[in-house]
Amino acid sequence: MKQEAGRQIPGIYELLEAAYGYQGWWPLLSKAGSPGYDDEGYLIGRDWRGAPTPSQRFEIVLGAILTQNTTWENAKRALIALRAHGLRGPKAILAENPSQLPTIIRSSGYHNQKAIKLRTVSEFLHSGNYLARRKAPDRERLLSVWGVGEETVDSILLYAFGMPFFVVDAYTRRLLARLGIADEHASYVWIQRLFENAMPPDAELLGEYHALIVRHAKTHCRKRPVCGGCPLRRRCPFPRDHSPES
DNA sequence: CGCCAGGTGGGAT
DNA sequence: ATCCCACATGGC
Repeated sequence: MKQEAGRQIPGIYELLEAAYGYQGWWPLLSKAGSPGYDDEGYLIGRDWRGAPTPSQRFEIVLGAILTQNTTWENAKRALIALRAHGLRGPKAILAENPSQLPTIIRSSGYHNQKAIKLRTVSEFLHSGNYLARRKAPDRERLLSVWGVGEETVDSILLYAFGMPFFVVDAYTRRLLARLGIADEHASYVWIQRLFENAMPPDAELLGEYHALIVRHAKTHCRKRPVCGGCPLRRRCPFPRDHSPES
């Protein structure tokens, strides 16, 4: 498509922010309940955020893997279990008995695969010392790590390293398709460019946008849509194209 | 019960 | 390039 497809992108951001308010991603278990964060670990205001510590970066990486095609609640249980076992860094993950790891993260689903993914990404981070150096890994290199796909790589670079990459997920696709902005199977990079070309290259802003889309997709733009009270209703052909489910 | 959730890699077409 | 499938738990 042409660049005109991105025309509505900034306006949609404004509407979502107005409707849902500041989301304060990425949620940090290690911050939950501390000043400036809510009980779930979401940042409450913009003023508390500094660069994540190495430990916080690692927690974000773990969460990004564990939440793949899985609810955050299930991923969070696995994070809590990892913390309870003292597995807070790449070295600890690599030192853990490989046959025990799947058991620890069982609640996240796909736990056998995800255990391997936690090891491969830990090996990568450890060998390049990426957590302590605040230097972000190269996107292509990180993408080549087994278990780290496009969404995960951008989640890590954006939320753990503050790089201005937009994260595209299933919610983003569904939203754009219903709004008539993009085809359901548009490529990842096509959608990513759409947002990155339409918005300033600001990590805080792009992170907030992705978080707002997740929030919106859970609230109104669900698989089974709840169009009443939708903040994007004025712009969305969906309610008119499909008769309301009885 | 069946469907869904903040994907990814591997193998076939 | 693109499609199809296995991978898995917990909530509703």
